[in-house]
Amino acid sequence: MKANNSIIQLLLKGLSLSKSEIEITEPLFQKVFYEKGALLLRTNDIVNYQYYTLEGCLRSFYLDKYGKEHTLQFAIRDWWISDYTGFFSDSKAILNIEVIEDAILYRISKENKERLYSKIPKIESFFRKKLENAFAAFQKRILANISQTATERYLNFINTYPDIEKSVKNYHIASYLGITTESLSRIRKEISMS
Amino acid sequence: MKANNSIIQLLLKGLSLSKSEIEITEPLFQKVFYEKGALLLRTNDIVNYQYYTLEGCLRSFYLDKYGKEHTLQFAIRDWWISDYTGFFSDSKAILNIEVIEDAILYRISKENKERLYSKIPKIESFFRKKLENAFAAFQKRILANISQTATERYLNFINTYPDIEKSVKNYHIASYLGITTESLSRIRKEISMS
DNA sequence: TTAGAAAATTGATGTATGATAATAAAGTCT
DNA sequence: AGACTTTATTATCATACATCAATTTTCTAA
Repeated sequence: MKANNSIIQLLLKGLSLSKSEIEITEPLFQKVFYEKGALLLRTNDIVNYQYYTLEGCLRSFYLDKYGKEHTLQFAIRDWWISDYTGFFSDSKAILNIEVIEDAILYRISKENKERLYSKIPKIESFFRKKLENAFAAFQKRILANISQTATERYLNFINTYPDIEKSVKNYHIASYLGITTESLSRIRKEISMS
Repeated sequence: MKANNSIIQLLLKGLSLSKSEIEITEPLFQKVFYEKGALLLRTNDIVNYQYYTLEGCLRSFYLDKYGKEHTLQFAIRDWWISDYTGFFSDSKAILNIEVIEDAILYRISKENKERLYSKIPKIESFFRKKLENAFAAFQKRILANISQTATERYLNFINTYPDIEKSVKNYHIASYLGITTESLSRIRKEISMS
C-alpha cells in the first residue's frame, strides 16, 4: 500500500507521520482475520500482541474459579484490545479474548511496539495518550461499580456504548456489569415498564 | 540540593539521569506540606497537579449524589496520586483528594510534566511505565469487583496493601471495597472466628 | 418452513449486603 | 484521670441480586 494512503493513518489517527515514518511503521503491523467464536488469547498464554479492530467485535473476559465469565472489555471498530496486564508486564494472560463477530484486525507485537517507540518517539506519545484515556475510563468504571446500582450501570452502559450494545448478547452485557443474565432481564423489564 | 543527591532520584527511581538532566528536572517539582484533614483537590476543581507522596497518607474519593464517599485510591510513601481523569484530559475533577496522615509531597504541574517529556524523553517512558502498572492494577480491581465477594476483596486488600491498612480507618477500607463499614465489621468478625 | 439450538424471560426461593439505631471500644484533649 | 469525640461493633429488619428450574422467544441452518 502506498504510504500516502496507508492503514497506519487509521490506526494512528491524529498523528501526522512522514512518508518515511509510515514506511517504517507499516510492516510492524500485521493484518489478521478471525471468525466468530475464535479465541485470540487464553489464560496463561504469553501475551504477544495488542490488537486494533478494523471490523467485527471482540471481548476480553476473565474466567473465575467457578467457571464463570466476567467481561472486562469489548472492542468494536477503531478500538484497541489486549490483556494489558500481561502485555505490559510480560506476565502470562489473566484474560481470554474471544471473537464475538467475524473480525478484521491489525496486531502489533510487544517487541515491535518498543522498537517503534524508540524509532519514532511521537508514537510513544500517541499510545501514552491512548493509555491515559483508557485509564480514565477504567477509573470511571471502578467508581460506577462501587457507587451505582445495577440498573444505573446498565443505563449508563447503553448510553455510553450504543454501538456495542448492537453487537453483543445480553449475557455479555450482564457479565460486563457484574450481574447475572436473569437479573439483567429483570432490569430491562423494569426499564421498559417505566 | 546537589544534583548527585537529589530528591529526583527518589521520585524517578530506576531512571538514570545525568547531572544536567537532574538540574532541569528538579525545579519543576515543588515540595509541599499538608496536615491531616486537608483537601488537596475538590470536585470540579481544575486538576493542576500530580503528587508524589514522600511521607504520610492520602486518599482520593468520589462523593456520590447521596453524599456518600467512595475511595478510589490510597497513596502512601512512594506512591503517586491525582485525579487522573482530570489531569490527563484537562477536564474538571471528579474526585476529591484528602490528607489522612500529615503529608510531605512533591507535586508537578501538567504543563511542567509535558515540558519535561519533550526535554527528556526517557521521563515520558518512565511515566508511561508507571501508568501501565497503574492500569494493570485498575484492571485487576475491576475484575475483583465483578467477580469476588466482599470477604475475598477484603482479604485480598489486606494482603496486597498491608502498609496501607496500618494508616487508614476501617471505614476508608470499606469505602474502597464498595461496602458499608457495618458490613466490613461483620466480615472482620467472620474472619477472626474462622 | 420447520426443527433444533441459543438466548431471553419468568417464577420461586435463598443469601449477601444495606439501612437504621443503639451500644461499645478506642482515641484525644485538657 | 475524666469528658468528649471518633471509630468500630452488634442487632434487627429491608432489599438487591443470585440461584435454580422452567418456559418462551429468537436465531440458525437444513
